[in-house]
Amino acid sequence: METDLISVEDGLTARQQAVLDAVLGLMVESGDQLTMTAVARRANCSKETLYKWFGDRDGLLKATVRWQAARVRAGRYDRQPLDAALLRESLADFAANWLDVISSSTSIALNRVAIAHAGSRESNLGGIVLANGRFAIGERVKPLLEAGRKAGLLAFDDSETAFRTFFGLIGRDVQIRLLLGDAASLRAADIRSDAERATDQFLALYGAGKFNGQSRQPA
Amino acid sequence: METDLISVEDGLTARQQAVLDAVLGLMVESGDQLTMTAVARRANCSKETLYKWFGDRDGLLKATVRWQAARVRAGRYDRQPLDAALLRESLADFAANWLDVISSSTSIALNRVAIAHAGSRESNLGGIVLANGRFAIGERVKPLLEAGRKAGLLAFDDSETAFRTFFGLIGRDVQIRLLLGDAASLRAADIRSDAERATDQFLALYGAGKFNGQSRQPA
DNA sequence: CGCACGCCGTACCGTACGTTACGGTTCATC
DNA sequence: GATGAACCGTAACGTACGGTACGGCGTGCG
Repeated sequence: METDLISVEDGLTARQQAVLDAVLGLMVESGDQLTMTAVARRANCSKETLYKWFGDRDGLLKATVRWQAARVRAGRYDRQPLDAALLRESLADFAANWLDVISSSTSIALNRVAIAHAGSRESNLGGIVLANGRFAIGERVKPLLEAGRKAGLLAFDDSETAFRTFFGLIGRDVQIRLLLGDAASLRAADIRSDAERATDQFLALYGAGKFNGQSRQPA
Repeated sequence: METDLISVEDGLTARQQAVLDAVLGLMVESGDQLTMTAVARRANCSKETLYKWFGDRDGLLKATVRWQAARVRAGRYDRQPLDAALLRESLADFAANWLDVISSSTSIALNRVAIAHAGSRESNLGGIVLANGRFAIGERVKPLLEAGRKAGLLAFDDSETAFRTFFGLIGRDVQIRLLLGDAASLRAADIRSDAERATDQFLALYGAGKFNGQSRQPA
């Protein structure tokens, strides 16, 4: 008897979390061979237990997505007080972190499953991934952008539009290529330089004249 | 007896093309219920014929991807002679066309199938989609970028890097959101304005000083 | 100790689907 | 009109997998 009954924030016991980690491992390795039998074997538990804990296959997938999302919680980026250097550093940190996430094998596998799901069943896996991925990070970065605007460092009308541009400058074609199986591996150094390039480009577009001096947001 | 035996460029008879269109239709509507029986019923053909023509299910999917790719062939964008206005127009046209493609239900369904495939089997569907999608358009736009550079309108070291930035400015988070089932419908007017915004931003980053006057490529 | 509970391992059931096989029909050719 | 090829519609087969049932085992509790 261990501390198995102590539930963590998600209401999951350690044993249940281990099961979800087994699901993630199978997703990364096998891809589609994510069968209930395989999960049970990998997690050393019985299928009966899987169904008791998670209801059905979809419930297991949902719990897995949420479990992974809870783990990836990255830090906030709205440090104060803000100056130009700190803003640039915060943006670049975020960009590097985001590239790290989307190029991780776990994220790729999870997004593949969610996308495959989105095309058919309506058990909104894709919505959960979006809410915990793209939208969650947007809400975490916007305060930073708005703080930058308040400090006179950035100029934009709509923080959502500005963020989406930053998002595009960071990700470019990386995510779709990885999802489609392109072996475009990103090394750590690549991630850092890509993040800084995206940040420089973003500041060139939305910086309020205190960065490169001549950059402005185009009409 | 019709012109059924006349093969088009792909070596597909009209009847076979009709079958592949049925596959596309099923992909868009049903998503995962893309069963051989459903295809046969939809196309009014027998399963025996499907297997004779396409070998197996994977062969049918591959043929479908290639058939759709052959249909989407967009025009080239390297018009000559090139001046600033024509370059901007060409870039915006390409951007609008690309947004049109990635937001079409056919493209979404096809990419979902290819991504689901990429996670498991190795019958490189994802590679085919990438080669005919992302990489094909890259090769078609690069001549335009290089012509722009030659004309002194653009400044960049590597056309691939410049194109990837343009790609990111155009697509931003649109494709991943659509793939994950977000109901972010793009209206035609949105596409046009988004394409022009992306073009303006790209020219602000890579334009050689003849557009907004003060824009430069950041370090 | 005995009992109940939770869980493991496995066998089992029903169904869906990829694939094959086959009888019947159309149609071009001789 | 006979023949053979191509093809349609459907039945049949084998397998994989989601979901359920059951026997056995360890453990906390009366």
